[in-house]
Amino acid sequence: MGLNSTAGALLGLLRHGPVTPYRLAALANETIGNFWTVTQSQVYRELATMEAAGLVVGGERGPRGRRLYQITDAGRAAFAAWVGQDPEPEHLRIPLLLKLTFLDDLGPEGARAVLRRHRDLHAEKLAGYQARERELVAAGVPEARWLTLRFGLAYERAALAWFAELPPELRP
Amino acid sequence: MGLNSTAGALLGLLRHGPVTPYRLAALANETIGNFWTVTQSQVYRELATMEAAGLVVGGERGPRGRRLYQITDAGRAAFAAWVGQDPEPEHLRIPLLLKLTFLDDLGPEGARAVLRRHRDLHAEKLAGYQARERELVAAGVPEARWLTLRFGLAYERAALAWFAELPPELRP
DNA sequence: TGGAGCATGTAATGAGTTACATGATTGG
DNA sequence: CCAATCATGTAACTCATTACATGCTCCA
Repeated sequence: MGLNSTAGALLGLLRHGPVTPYRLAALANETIGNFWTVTQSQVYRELATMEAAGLVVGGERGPRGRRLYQITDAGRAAFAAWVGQDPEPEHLRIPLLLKLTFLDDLGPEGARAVLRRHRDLHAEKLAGYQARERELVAAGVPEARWLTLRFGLAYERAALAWFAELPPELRP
Repeated sequence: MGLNSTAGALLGLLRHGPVTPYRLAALANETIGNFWTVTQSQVYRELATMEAAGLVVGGERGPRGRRLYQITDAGRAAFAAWVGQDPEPEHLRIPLLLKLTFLDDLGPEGARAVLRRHRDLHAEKLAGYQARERELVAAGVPEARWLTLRFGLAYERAALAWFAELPPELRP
């Protein structure tokens, strides 16, 4: 019963108690949103298929048709199996690089413009991560808890360094 | 007529002459495969919809039902528009980080094992990029031509550095 | 007290992957 | 000349995003 990554993550988030789909989606975005996108619809779908597979159970419909979902023992087992497995290979999909490939068609000014926009986005992202980092440091949270954040930091720093080292005629 | 990135890239590859879908898919993987996955089926589909939109035309069926596709003027225009636009935001999806989030469930040995596997994959990828880099340097290809490769190098180096700086109890 | 905005769910569409079928080539 | 392999295309399926509908809440 090979869980897909999204399903695995949802189970992970369900371990600590029952949640409604809507809230689960929000939670997912807060916790793993920086490196894994999950939309509401996906949550509904995955919960439905997982319920069919007996990995979660949904309670009665409440106020707005709302249901609380809860992980089952089978769900915990599936989660454990998923988390223990090798992570599936990561395929980067980086739209910037894609366009860059065709950069000759863009002319230097066009290229610079596109690059500048992107660099700014990366800078923003980095700033966000750094803010979060400061919070965690201040709160004395142990390093082991922000490994993912550190990855994000490393990634954004590498990206910015790459922008900084562009050949002069392209550098924004 | 907002092209999606895959379609845009395919048009880009078609600019220099007609190609058959199969070959186009292969070509895409060679050129942009490191940061953009394209499967054969996608190529067929995108070509079909682009043909319907008048961006490409397919010739007569040859030997094995094979058709040569060719970019049209409208196609060139659409390509130019696409390439000039801001790149769509990149959403990273990094399975490793996803699992890492739930690392507490894994125990230190399990965690180390998963991490080691992944580090090795990154090391391989880096080695591949470096080999390619040496080729390009040897061939005297100007830097502006390997911007994407440099991004890949930067990314893999950052990833490896991150592995190296894991807290001792997790370091593989 | 009514309407602005948030919470919640469903439907429709688009994108990506896997599995499969079959026609050509070619080295043994 | 035939079996292994490559080339080529199609179909089925899974996953992801967008658009939409409607029910609550709460404060101007």
